[in-house]
Amino acid sequence: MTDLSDREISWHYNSLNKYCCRLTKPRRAILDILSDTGRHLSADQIYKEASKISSGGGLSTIYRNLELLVRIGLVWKFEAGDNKARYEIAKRPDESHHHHLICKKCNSIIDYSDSIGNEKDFIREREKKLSSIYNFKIENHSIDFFGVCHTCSKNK
Amino acid sequence: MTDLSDREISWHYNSLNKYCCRLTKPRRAILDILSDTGRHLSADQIYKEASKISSGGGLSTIYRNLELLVRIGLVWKFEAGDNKARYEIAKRPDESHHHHLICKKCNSIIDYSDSIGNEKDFIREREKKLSSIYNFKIENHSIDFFGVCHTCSKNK
DNA sequence: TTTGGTGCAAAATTTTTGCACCGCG
DNA sequence: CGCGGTGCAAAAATTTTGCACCAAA
Repeated sequence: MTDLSDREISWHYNSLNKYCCRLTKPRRAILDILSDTGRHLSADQIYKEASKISSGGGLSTIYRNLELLVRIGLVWKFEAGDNKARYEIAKRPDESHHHHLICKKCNSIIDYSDSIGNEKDFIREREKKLSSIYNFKIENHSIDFFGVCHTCSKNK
Repeated sequence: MTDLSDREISWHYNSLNKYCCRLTKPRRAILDILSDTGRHLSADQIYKEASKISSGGGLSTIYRNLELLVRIGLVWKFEAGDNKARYEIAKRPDESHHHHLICKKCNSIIDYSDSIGNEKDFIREREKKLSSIYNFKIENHSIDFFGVCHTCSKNK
């Protein structure tokens, strides 16, 4: 079910450790849940999932830990346009891909790999250029295409 | 003060008309405010600006009309990562550029024109490819780079 | 007069905060 | 013991909704 190898899992766990943060049950639950789905969940969805597992923590704990994990770089936060933040597990920096197709009708989110075409190279070159023009230290990016998904365009 | 020509202004006004929506005072206020700043404002900021002008409308009117204007395509909504939606005036489709540098420290947003390099071509080609692969009707897109702006990286 | 639009207040949703308590180091 | 971490409940912030009223076609 997991689409992250054990190597990735331990990378996340170890990173937490590196920042002198304990790998507590709620934190492990969040990382595991996000790793397992590989998708983008809202805080509430994570909370519900975590509640199934014993000791998943309260909602505020989820929020606090998500904030921590995002700050450390283990989880990526983004907003899909419905005023509700989504969280996804971070990949190693050089494998990161925060590129989405977001359906305006049903709010579903498709991840597409940035390995399609030469997107990665394009982004890298673009980051270099923008950094120097605007004197801006770029840490990460997000590319979202909005529209209507296949299913929704049929059912109308 | 305005960075949209009269031609642009009338385009927005006429579009409203085309959809059988009245150009009421609050709507005009929103369009004017967004056109004048040319920047990204939150609903609350628009409300405060509108309140200075007589008859800018209540906050709920602002929200309702923003939703309308976004749906019609005259205003572009996006979320900058602080759980607060921002709105910017739409340009004509072929001139649209929803590309931002967002500072994680001070939440400031820099617009950069997609005319830098061959970004426009790249996006167009990418949209075509993604559409066919995922059977997804793409309507618009957003490219955001997150990091630390010049000012914030000095004041630390 | 009919329908679209507004404004206020109340409600809903998402996220944050205060505080007492728990447990690892 | 001290401090990081948790959980509950209360609060804050943003956005949505209900409803009475207004005004243009």
